[in-house]
Amino acid sequence: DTTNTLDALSQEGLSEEPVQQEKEAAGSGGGGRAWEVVAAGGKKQRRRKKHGKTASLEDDEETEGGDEDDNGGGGGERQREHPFIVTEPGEVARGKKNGLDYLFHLYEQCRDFLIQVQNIAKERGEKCPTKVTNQVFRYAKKAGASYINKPKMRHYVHCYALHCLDEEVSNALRRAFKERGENVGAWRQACYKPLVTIAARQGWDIDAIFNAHPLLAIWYVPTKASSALPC
Amino acid sequence: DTTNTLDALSQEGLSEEPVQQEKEAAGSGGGGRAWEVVAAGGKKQRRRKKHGKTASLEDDEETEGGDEDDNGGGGGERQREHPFIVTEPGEVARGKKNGLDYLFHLYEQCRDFLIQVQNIAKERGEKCPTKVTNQVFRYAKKAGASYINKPKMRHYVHCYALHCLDEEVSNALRRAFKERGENVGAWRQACYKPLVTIAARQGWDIDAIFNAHPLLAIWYVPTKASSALPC
DNA sequence: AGAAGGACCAGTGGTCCGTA
DNA sequence: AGAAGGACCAGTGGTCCGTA
Repeated sequence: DTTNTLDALSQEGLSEEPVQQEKEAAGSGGGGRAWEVVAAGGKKQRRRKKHGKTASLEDDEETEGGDEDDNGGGGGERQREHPFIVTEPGEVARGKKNGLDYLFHLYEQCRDFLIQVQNIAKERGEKCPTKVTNQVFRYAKKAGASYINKPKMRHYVHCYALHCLDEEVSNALRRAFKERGENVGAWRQACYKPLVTIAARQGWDIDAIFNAHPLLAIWYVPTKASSALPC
Repeated sequence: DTTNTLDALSQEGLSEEPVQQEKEAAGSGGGGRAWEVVAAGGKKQRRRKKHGKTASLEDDEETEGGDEDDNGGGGGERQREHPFIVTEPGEVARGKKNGLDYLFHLYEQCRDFLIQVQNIAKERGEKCPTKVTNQVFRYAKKAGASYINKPKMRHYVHCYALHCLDEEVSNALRRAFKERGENVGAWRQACYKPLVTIAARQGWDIDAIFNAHPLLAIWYVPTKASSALPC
């Protein structure tokens, strides 16, 4: 049931990652995503603690009852995703890292999930979302794409916007920041500037710019992008 | 400061209403809206009790402190609006009633308020609503249009939709229901049917039909209208 | 009874901050 | 330190139901 989360790009882009999975300290969580399990016959996964405040009692439940109503099945054990690093276009991230092609690919997966949610809504005659909403994130999770979550997608959405609106500039920026050895945070911040330039060329209306692009129109315009703009 | 809530139509449409205002029982609340005050040199207004649960102690506060931060001023005393009755196009409701031209006029006023909210948002570089949201209702209230509220506008929105999409049919329905002496509720229900007919002609996509019409696009499609439709 | 609308509520957009 | 994401929160869309 993981097939729809495993298309060509994500496997290619990440096929070397399972390397050195064994280095992981037993107690610390660590690597292991759905696609890794498939791609590498993955092992060495550990359940995550239930998180936070009352953590001490519950280190060891594996199944956690049935609080997911649908497709909770499959891997009960979730890890954090590997952090992103700045990669050039086409470059595969090595080690326990993810590359930017993979990041952008997640946005396309979200789009697929949105389309599925829309189709279901239309069939049922229910309200049909035009954007990636909480409902879509919930749907993605149920469909097994546990590596997709709202804070992450919102965090990098303006980077994806630049990638959609001017791939040349986006690629150049990636190369430059990779060369300089900058971290993802610095690259992310740097994505605002060319976006502002684009906005300036088109009347400063970021909203209109997003909505005019078929891949971008489904994403809420990031608050900071709007505020970063004058007028 | 009530000028922007008092344009030509609402005064014309309602200029005869202040008749027989004196019939009102002293203890019961009753008539009296902002425009009546102006149009008829209104008097006879009574404050409303604070509403509900703890009503017994507080019949008489007039000023109520300052919990409105901006333009609370003007008439402190609010009444319910007179109920709607089914009127023909152009007909003025008599007695303590409001007509359907006035109802539809409220939708246009909301549109004006939305445009104002949008302009303010643009100036400030903030999020710019495309629909009549809670924010717009709040703005309308602050601007003194206390007779506009969300439940009412949502309640009749499909009636307004019919009026926008096929005024001929809408007018015919009003005349028919007036002649038969039907109440507003019956007329309101009856508005669904021709709307469904219109939807049927255009691929059943109510959402697309709303969005294609400039006056309707700013209104959320009523849930029941969507659900009433097959497919 | 028929109707107006205050006020509530489930689920939203947004993102902080405890986590690793 | 840099980063991923669970979980919280203010304000939303939606409308019920106490009111007149």
